[in-house]
Amino acid sequence: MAASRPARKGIADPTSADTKTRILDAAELLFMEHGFEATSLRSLTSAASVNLAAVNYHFGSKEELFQTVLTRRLDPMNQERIDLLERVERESAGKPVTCERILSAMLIPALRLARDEERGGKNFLRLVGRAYADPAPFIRHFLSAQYTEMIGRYKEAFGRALPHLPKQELTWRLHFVMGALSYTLAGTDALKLFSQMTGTDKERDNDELLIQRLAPFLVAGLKAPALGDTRKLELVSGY
Amino acid sequence: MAASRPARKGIADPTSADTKTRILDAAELLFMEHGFEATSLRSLTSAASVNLAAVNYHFGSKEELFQTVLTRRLDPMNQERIDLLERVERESAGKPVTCERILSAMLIPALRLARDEERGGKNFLRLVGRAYADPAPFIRHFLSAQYTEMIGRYKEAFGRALPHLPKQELTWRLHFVMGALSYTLAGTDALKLFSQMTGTDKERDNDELLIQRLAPFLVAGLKAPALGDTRKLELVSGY
DNA sequence: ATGGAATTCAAACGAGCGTTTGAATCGGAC
DNA sequence: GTCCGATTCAAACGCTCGTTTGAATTCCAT
Repeated sequence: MAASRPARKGIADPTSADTKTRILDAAELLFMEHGFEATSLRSLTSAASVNLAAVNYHFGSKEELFQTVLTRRLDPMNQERIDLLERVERESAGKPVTCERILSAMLIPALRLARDEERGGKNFLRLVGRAYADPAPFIRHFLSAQYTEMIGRYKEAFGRALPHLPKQELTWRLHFVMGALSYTLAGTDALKLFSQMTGTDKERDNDELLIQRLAPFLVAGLKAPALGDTRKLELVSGY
Repeated sequence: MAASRPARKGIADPTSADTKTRILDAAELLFMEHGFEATSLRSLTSAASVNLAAVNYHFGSKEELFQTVLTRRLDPMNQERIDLLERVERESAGKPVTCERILSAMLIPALRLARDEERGGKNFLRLVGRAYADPAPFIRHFLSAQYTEMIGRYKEAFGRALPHLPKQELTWRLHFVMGALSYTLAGTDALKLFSQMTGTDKERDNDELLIQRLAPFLVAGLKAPALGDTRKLELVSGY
């Protein structure tokens, strides 16, 4: 009986907000470190210094908590992406917007979020990157819903910037872009695969530098000749 | 006492091989569908029509089973990648090998595996793609070890094909390549984000076509001018 | 000060988990 | 046919999980 919607809609309620925020912050960190399944509500509430029942009281369930964790950051970020794209298009005054600018509008809000340590920062982006690959259906469906509008807008914008590219080809390429992006954001240990970075390199390679490296790679890929415009993939002889 | 290594090294032992194989096949499918944590040994052994204790008897633990599932397919595939690269380099007789050929040597064994439905096919590649993003340390460390040699060889080959590219830039770009690749292999529902494919398109877009689309994108990204060779990312004004 | 809702708390619930055990069964060598 | 190690099996162990409960407490408008 106590589970429905106890939160008042009035002015700010600092007491409950404190508990809810402590839970959200701890959840963000732990979900990032261990994933959704492997994070127990007991370790989570213990880390947040709240009672075990607080999660179900304030959020209803573990799944709803997870969705709230994602929404809290993703909603503003994706809105920022949409706003930035619209601003860029407005300022271009009818002229076609370049790929570089469109991609920048997409990456910059992510970069801004990554830098804002008070709002989760890199931890959160890693969480999103991993959530993308999570097999749980409710996570995939939720993320899909969160991103649909933003992706649609950018697809249209890129379509205008790359008019020669067939729509279906563009769909695939945006998929590849999101792949490289999520993987990069999610990765930490993954970089150790290539394990040739020195300690100082690791520290200096902050997120801005990362995006400065990622953007040229992605722009070049987006601008590549479409399949069919060039000869087929050069296959190794004998395959 | 019964857990150490009961498997005989003699000729094939069809009885135990049958049980082990049934477990491995069911595990491959279920780990792919639900992930490592969310797959219980009870549902797994039930799907394989073997006794619950069989997993611990034959593999020692759930973790060791998971590693065996990955090794069974990854070991030969990565070896094939290395062999193919060596063959391409041998046949070029000293001339520099092109990016396209190197990338092909990397993608073709994956494509070959994806087609071999009797050996797991697409299911398995999706499993690998997801395992890459799994937070469990033992999975990350295991995958890292599995890939280190193969990645190292390809990094050297790409370094020769792209001599102008600084080593560190190449490291990042290979990271992006692996990202787009894993994400693409892992994705299924992810494609629905862009949800503009018709049903017939979905069926016709088989894995070969997918790689034919992915390769030009990746080659163009790899060949892009290095950071510093060109002006910085065009930032949206006011950022 | 007091009443009533919002929140916190300790405790327990039932279920499912990976793993272990020891007996039953199997299968080929002698 | 007998024996012995390899395998299968049903059952249980100990533990952790997400969730629920009902009483205790806090908070604030009256």
